[in-house]
Amino acid sequence: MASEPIKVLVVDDEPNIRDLLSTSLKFNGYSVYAVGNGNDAVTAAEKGHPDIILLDVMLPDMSGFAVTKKLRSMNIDVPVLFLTARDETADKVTGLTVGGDDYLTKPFSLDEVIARIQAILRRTQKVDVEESVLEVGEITMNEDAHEVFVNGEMVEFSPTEYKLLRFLMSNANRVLTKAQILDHVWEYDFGGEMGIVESYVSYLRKKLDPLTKEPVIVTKRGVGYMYKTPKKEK
Amino acid sequence: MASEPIKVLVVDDEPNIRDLLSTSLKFNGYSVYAVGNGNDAVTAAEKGHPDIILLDVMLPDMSGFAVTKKLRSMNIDVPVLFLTARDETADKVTGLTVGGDDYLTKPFSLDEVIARIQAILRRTQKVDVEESVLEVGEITMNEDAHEVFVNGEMVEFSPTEYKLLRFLMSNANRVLTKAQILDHVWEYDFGGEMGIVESYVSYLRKKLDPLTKEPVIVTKRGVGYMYKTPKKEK
DNA sequence: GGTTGTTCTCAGCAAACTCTCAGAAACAAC
DNA sequence: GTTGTTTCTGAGAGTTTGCTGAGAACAACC
Repeated sequence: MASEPIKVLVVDDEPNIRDLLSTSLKFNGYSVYAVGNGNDAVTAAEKGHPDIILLDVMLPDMSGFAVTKKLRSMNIDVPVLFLTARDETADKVTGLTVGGDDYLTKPFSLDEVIARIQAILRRTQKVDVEESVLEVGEITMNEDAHEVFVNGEMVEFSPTEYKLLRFLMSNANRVLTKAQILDHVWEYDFGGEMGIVESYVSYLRKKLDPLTKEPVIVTKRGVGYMYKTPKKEK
Repeated sequence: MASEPIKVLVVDDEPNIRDLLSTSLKFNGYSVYAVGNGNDAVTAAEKGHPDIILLDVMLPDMSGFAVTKKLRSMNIDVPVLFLTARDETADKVTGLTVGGDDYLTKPFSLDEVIARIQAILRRTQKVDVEESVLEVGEITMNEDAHEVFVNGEMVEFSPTEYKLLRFLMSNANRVLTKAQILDHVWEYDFGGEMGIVESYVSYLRKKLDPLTKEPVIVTKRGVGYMYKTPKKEK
């Protein structure tokens, strides 16, 4: 958390997405610069020396791939996290995610964006990022391997369960409202009710509680949920 | 507590709510500026550089969301506490709590508003605010975890009990009338009698007194109640 | 193309919570 | 003491909130 903040360049033509990403990234301690088209992206990358670029594949003036090609040809060697619509995916993107790049399909969850950025930065080792292992209380989560161990025993989780647990763990001992959880764990255009959070908390508990001494996820009635670690005596 | 006062921009089209919030916030040491529509809000935010905005979602000219979008696009990065009616919530929650923002459903209690504002400012670290731990006498209240410890032992409270205790503790050694308590702890449109304060004081005492040396909540007959700490000789 | 896993909704149940009321208790004034 | 007022508290009705199993819709994987 010390030193210079990590610089992210956000490139997307939809102002909503741009603002959403900017806000979320800034709140997570990144320094953000956002533009709306390919040309500006190239200029900004050249002058701003970002540590990573969040790049929409569909831009008004040129494709995201063209942007990266141009950058590579200019010898600017910054990792890219592509943002694609669901249907543009697989065929076009594969093969282009060389050199530590990665891609994410819209709509994504904000928590997932942060996780991917950190994964990329970790791999490219351009900047110092948090550990890839999240160890809180009785649970250890290996972000690289996507594996969770509860008191040494491995437990399988569905993608959503995993994201929810990660969000709870990274905010251990702080109550999170269902609205906060919804905003961070679910995709940004999710239109459903908050009851789904209850469901997934229930799923997590069913898997976790048999393996822990005390329940790890506690309900704060009328407020939200909290991942709780046994208090440290000091 | 020293230095500049924290600046709050209040945006609500109902004059009653506006006055209620303004008065209450000013009394709590904030510097307040209040407007009644979205356009004025954007202008005020631009020129006034508030530390936080209290923003009604339903405004005559534009929605509260539109206001934040506009602000974000202008690169004005101020945290927002949204005010929503109870029925607007569920469907439209997504995207609300992204950058450390939060939301509160109407009708709210004034004490809750203050608590939420402080929580947001604490998280966004824009300004120096009190600790998230309120320690008075034998009782410690952790606002992040919503947990209360009495002489080291954790005690569970219902939401209303919790708010009442928080109000009493943050006004320790000062008598509060039942009317004051009602105004701060209960929702602003509460229509009931003051007998409910007696009931809840009774609930608190039942939980607290077995764990404290002396009763912590004392009755000032004909006046009100007071949270009392053993006086420190000096 | 069927099997499996996952996401999400819903509805019934259980528990917790809010608020009211009324009798008991405490207190103050005379 | 007696009386009237204020406060305390247990009981209970009605509401809200959270939990969970069942199942429909969808996607992923052989």
